[in-house]
Amino acid sequence: MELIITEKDNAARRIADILSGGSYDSTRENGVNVYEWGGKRCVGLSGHVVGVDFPPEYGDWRDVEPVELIDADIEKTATKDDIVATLRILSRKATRVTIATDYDREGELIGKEAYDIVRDVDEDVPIRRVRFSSITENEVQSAFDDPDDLDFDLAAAGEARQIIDLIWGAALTRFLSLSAGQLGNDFISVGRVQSPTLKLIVDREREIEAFDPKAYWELFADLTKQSDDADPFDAQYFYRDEDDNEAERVWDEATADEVYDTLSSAETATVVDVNRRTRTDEPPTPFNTTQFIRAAGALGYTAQRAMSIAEDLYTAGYITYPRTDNTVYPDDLDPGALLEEFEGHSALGESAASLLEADAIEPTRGDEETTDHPPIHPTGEIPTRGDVSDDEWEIFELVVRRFYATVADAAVWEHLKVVAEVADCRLKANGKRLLEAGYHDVYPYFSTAENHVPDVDEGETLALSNVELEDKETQPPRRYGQSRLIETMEDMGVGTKATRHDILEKLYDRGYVESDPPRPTRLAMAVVEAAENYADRVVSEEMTAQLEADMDAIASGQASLEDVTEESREMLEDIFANLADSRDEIGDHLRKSLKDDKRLGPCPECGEDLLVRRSRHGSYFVGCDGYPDCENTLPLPSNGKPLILEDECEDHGLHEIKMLAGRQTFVHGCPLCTAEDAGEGPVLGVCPDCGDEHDGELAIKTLQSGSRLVGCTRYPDCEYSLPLPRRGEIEVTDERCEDHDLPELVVHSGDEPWELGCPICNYREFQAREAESGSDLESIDGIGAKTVEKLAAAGIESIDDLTEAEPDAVAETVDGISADRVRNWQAEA
DNA sequence: GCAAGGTC
Repeated sequence: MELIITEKDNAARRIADILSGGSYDSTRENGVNVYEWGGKRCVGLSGHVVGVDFPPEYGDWRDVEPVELIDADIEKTATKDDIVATLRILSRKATRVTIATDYDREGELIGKEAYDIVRDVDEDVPIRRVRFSSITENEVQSAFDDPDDLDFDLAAAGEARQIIDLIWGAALTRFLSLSAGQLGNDFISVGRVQSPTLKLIVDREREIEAFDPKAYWELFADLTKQSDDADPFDAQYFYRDEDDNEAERVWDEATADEVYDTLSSAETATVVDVNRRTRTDEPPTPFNTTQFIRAAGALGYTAQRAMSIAEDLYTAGYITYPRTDNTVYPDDLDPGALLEEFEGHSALGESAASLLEADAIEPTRGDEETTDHPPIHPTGEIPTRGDVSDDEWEIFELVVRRFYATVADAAVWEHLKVVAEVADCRLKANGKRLLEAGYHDVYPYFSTAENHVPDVDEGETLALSNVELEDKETQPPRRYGQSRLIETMEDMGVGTKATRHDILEKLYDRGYVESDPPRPTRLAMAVVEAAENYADRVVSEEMTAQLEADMDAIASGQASLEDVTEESREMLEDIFANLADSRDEIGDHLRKSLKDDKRLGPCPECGEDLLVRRSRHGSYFVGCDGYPDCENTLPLPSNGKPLILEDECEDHGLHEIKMLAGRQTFVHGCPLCTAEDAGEGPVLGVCPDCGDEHDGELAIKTLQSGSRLVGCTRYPDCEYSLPLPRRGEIEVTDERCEDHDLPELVVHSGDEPWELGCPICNYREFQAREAESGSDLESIDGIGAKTVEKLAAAGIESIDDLTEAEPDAVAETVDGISADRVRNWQAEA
């Protein structure tokens, strides 16, 4: 029997399909899919199935000096027991093994891990390696016709990375955590990729904090052609600076006033220059992971969410593999044929048909051409709207339309620049007009806003009006957004297409950044500072650059894994020699920063600091740093994680608090104000439950948690209650509901107030909608209509069912759902 | 309980 091993199950199935001509059988061994046909079996790994770690005796952080980790043994242990066990079983029966993992460095290492497992079972079975750039009939067939050997040097390069990352990461992480006494869940981490990324964020924050705004002035005016029905157009004052560049900002007020006087006392301006040119706006290149994340980011998706949706669309077969650096479509992709798949589709067909009318379809190409996966593009399989969530559809459409854009025509813009003069002052107007929409017709995600400037001639006199002088201030640089960070990481060469978004997530988890765009905490600033002072390498992109060079040397046989890791160990030894004396100093600074991140302001009872704290049960509250002398506490809402905002309450001098709870995120405000406000609001009317008997009345109530409801004034004797939205101010209007004799309510939140109406009618409608939409399961991230259907097969129809279900049993009964996924959902539920 | 890299 020939055993074929791929990097993932999906690849195994597709290769089996190609090599068997569609005649394979699929079985499950240990919960792992095995594809079988004519004397061959194909099995997919799940990426790395073994991992590196220190021996167990190094496990207790307090028992081991971090420096000892540098020379500790490193073991490889199975991280995917089921898959390793299956591989061992299959290897025993194999007469030949073919490794068909991804065609990149990490794929070679994963292949080597499989090789070691096979060799452990059978010393002699021939093991070969095949490499292909995309899983298509041609590529796969020719790869199997011409097999190669595993590249042990390339795999060793990957192993060197694993070892260096582990040693540096673990030793420095433990050192910082121990120095600050942060053990358990709140350890302080450091790593080759996360730390330079964090430094990027921290450096920007330092610029923002050090920023000294400067005043400047800008002048604007309207110009109008001198004919009856002409519309005015915008123009701006400019001058030539010392370098003879055009400048709009005037840096001293006297000059600005002078220009203003000149312009506002004139009634006309004379056109001195007209410049018209056309510019070609080339269509975008195919999606790699980073550009995909960026485009999804522009639609409001976080990097993590975008990747999670892409993953689901990939698994369902609608788009290609979402983790790729490649921006050049492979030769075997036939764009015309792919467009035809979309022809006739209600939402996507029209664009496809228009593109098919072109004489030749020539896709754009990006700069990066890699061997592992194609750029992200649709497969031609189209989900029906009901099968996917709105978000999934939006992302799917983005991927489809990006593909459309890459085979569409360029757009053409006309730029018209008009310069007009008043005395010695010049005004310019920049117009732009879209002459040919080109790819914008099929890819509506970029702005095509035009700016109208009419045709004018040199020497023409224009009416001048509405002169305005605006005083402004220079602004600090903006914080990096998530997609900008991921792009910058790519530019710096840190992280990979598959990990960059995870690294960002890690920075959030570790309490290093908060909010979106990510803002660094005091802790983050202290960690970066400590690293800069004692272990500069670990916060610099240099470490990765050097590692890449070393890995290339290992891969080409010019260096050995031992050379490279030994040199790295020595460098880390030097760092620890310097660190030893500063442990307390570093720890104090970290501890102080941790407290700064929790500080709200002065305690009204004793003047010490009020801090955000966490109870033993995991809930958050505000407590005094003077505890136990001062026992002052304030409650916080029970849902979400508190984020301390920069805004301070004017009455109490306390920072306001925002509760981060995904889509339910809301601003709680000053905890002292909200505590004082909590209680009963206006009475609305008679309680329908006990009003007749006991004169109970309904009132708007605010609970200690911050949530609101309409409840009976006789609580707890009467528990009648109706829900109210968490956000916004509630206005009680004079209109009354005829059915229930309660006032109509209006909620003021965001830009538009919305009418909630009678609270009883509102609640009934809500329940009716719930009943209609069926399952509440869809409120869980990662569960769409399709999954709901699948789960129903296992008897799970609600969140309650889900929380009570046994994950392993669910995985057994439902195809394509792992026990881990179920556990994740349960955790979220 | 540490990293980063695969993968779900």
